[in-house]
Amino acid sequence: MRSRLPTLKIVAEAAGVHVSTVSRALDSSKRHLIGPDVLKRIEETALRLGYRRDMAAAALRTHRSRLIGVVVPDIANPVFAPIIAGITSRMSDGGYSTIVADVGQQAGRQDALIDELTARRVDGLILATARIADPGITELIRSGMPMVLVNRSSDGLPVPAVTSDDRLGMRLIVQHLAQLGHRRIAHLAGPQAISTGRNRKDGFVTAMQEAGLPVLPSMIAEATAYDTESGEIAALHLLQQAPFPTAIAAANDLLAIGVLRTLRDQGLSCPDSISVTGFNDMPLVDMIHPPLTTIRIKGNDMGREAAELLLQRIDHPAGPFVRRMILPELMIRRSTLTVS
Amino acid sequence: MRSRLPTLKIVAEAAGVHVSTVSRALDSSKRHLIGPDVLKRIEETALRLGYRRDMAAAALRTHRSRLIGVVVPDIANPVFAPIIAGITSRMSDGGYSTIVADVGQQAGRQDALIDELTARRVDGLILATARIADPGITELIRSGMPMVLVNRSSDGLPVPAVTSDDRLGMRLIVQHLAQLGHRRIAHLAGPQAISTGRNRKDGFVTAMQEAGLPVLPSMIAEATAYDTESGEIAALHLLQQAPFPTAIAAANDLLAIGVLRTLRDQGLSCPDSISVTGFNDMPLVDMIHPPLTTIRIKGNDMGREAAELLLQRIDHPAGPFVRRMILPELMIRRSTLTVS
DNA sequence: CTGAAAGCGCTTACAG
DNA sequence: CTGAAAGCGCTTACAG
Repeated sequence: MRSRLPTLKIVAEAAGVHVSTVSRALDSSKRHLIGPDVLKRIEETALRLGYRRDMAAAALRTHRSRLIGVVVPDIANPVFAPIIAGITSRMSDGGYSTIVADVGQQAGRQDALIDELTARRVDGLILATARIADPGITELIRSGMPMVLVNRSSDGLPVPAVTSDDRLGMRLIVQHLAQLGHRRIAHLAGPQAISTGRNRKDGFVTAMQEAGLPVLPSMIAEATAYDTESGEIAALHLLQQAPFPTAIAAANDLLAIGVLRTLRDQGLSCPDSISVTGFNDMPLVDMIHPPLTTIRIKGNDMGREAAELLLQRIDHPAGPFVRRMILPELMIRRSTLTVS
Repeated sequence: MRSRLPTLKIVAEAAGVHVSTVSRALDSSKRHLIGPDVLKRIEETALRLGYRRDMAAAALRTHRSRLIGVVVPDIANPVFAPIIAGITSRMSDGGYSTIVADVGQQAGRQDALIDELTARRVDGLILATARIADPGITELIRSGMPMVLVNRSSDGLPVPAVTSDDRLGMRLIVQHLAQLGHRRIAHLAGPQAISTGRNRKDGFVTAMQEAGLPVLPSMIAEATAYDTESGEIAALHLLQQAPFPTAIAAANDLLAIGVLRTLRDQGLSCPDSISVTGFNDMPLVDMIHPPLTTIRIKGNDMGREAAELLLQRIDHPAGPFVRRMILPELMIRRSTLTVS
């Protein structure tokens, strides 16, 4: 049987004072109100009895749960793990606990998850699941829930967001390829309903134009999801086009791996016949064959920053809406080569 | 400003009934007590006002938070993501929310995290951080907290655990290598303070003996942590021994990748000069060079099963202590080859 | 079938 | 500096 934890009342009786006095003594911001001898007695008693404040009961009184929720599309996707780690670490330092809600396979679960978090009276929400046009977010904004988007942003909504600078990331890729002498560069775009997909594609087009390179519609394929299967299918499509690309810039590492698979199936080699780049710098992409040139998006920083912004919004709900971008970093490895 | 959510009282007034009636009407296990017309009126009113039950307030009354905590050594380690996904998915189906506490870099944070979870009055705990001899767990058991260990287990403690069958996994590896004709098989063991490290090593020794192969002390090296750096160091040590191994069975994929790096540095090739195996089947190890022969540990199943067991312990705290093992699966890829 | 009341463990405005 | 009281939003044993 579980022995119930001691309450404030138990501690108060043991220390011979009133519960309100114990409550103050154990609250760092009110401790100064208590006389030194009484304070000492209370602290000793609390320690001896193993007292732990019941946060849920405190939340009921104060209307602050010090609990936040983060909704991710797929917790098992290595891209999100560092983001979650960054969030929980920063929130924990700020005295908050984090409930991670994983949408996983059934996309319809998102609403149910947000309901669950609402029932927990979370003080705020971090969403890693935003779509460019997202009615669910509009609704949340109306409810007044403090909220921050991370990794993916939405269009035209008054909501803070922390993302990697996806346009810049893709520009770094294009510049790198152009420098290697590539002119016929194809883009394997991500889902265009998600900001990462759209912004990386935008960045691709812009950077190509800046570099004076042609942007042919036949050189852009769209994957339906960020996974290797979609990458394989889209890559196959790209390879059937004329002119034949000398490089393929994928919107995501998994898509790039799909490209590598297709190349292998077709008897083509990377980087000798064709250069390939990814995006995200997932764990182990430096160990695949060939080690993948990609963009590091610094998920941990992104998570910390999103947590920071959420903390600000919780304390100042009427503050300005900040959109922050984390600088991406080009990781040059062996999947890109001078064009022959 | 945040508009407060409606309470039971608000709904009761709007529906013209007492709060207790609303409470019953909205509880599926008590709904049958309410007359059909009143029930309908309450349901409509609750829906119209957007009522969501405050779980924290309910928890205060019932002493059940329907919240559990899971403590992981490192959320960014791809091994744990599927386990967490399995846990949250099963717990969510059971009406529970999950707080993920990430120990991360500072190992000392573990106690603070458990304090935090205690303050939240979690109904139970799943620990993925157990050490073989773990005084912290002994203490938790004494507190009566329902608890389940996952992935890593502890010795001689009355606590349920769900792990992969690490001994069997390593036996599958050794049998596979033996079948390929290897006789001088080395083991790059994991940390021996953790059950995965110890059991995989045990499994290695046993399987070698079963196969009639020699177990030389010089053929076993211990890594200090499950990361590539430790793998590189231990591999270097192994390669300086005589007789020279024809295969290295690592206790973990990251260690195996460390081995591959060291081999490359030494100008040796895998699988031609030496076969290498991993453990865990992390994402992308099928794409590295060479694709890694390894053991799939089915993290998602492990997580679900751990959640299942925790649910049982919460409902029946005095039930028997079950230890369950998930069957591992040998994934044969190209890092292992017939001995030449 | 429905209501009235007590109480879960806290915090805080109000007194003194 | 400390105490007494009210109340946060629920649930449930007790009445009727």
